[in-house]
Amino acid sequence: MALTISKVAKTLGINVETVRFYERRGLISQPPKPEIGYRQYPVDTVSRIRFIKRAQDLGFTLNEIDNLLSLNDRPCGQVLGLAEQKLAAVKKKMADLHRLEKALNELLIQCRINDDDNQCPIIDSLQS
Amino acid sequence: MALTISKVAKTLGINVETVRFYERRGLISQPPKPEIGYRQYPVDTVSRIRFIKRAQDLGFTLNEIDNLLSLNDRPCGQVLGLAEQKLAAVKKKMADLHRLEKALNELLIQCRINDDDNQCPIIDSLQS
DNA sequence: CTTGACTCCGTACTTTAGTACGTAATTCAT
DNA sequence: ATGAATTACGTACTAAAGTACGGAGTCAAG
Repeated sequence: MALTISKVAKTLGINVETVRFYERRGLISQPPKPEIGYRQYPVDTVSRIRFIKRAQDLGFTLNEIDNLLSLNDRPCGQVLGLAEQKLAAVKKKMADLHRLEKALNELLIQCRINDDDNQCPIIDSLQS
Repeated sequence: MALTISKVAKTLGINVETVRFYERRGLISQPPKPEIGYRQYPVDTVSRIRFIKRAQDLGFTLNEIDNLLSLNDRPCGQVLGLAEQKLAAVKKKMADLHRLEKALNELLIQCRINDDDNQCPIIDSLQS
């Protein structure tokens, strides 16, 4: 089964232009233009873009995602080193997020304890 | 006690240009230019920028920080709301990262076991 | 009293991640 | 088969968060 570009975009809730942008960036490949009619996008394209979007949410840049995707596109043999690097990056990101989570949690607790509506401990604590 | 702009910047480990950028953005106010000499920045400016930087680290955008700063005098509740939103987002990200980590780990294991031309199933790890 | 560092200010450039726009070709619905 | 919608493509614009640059003015040290 294949899709037109707007089907792809609509399925993902993104812009047609964004799909084309990802093509230009080399994140997804552009299907060949047929003699007659429009380009046909394989459903794979949708999962690939979904991956891109999720990875973005996780704080990866498009460059890093490019890198991640290349793990998927290459045969296993060529991939070990890269995958290890990425794993390290992921772990670092998790640690960062964990710290952030703790910080936010503490702020929230302080704020809920606070009875005084005039003074917000979140603001205060970020100040010091 | 007052500081020159470069003192402010140096204290915070940021660029003079960045201080000026924050002025232009309205995140901090520009002290009046004296008849003679350079502008004098109150130490308050340093705490304010420190707040901005901390909040950025917590994942707030400059726009959101603008918002936070304007809420400074007023109810704690709205600050709390924003922080709660951020925390929820962080938690979601952590879960995703966990999945990605697992995927990468599995990938490594498989790649070490067989170095034939198997495709690496990274994309699947972040679907749905 | 001059040299080097710092300030002021405006304008412009940079990167990342898209959006929008104009035009021509093509396809779909009636 | 004709008008609306889509596609294709290139170019240009946008927003966020700065960074760099150039030509003044100013200040402190030797």
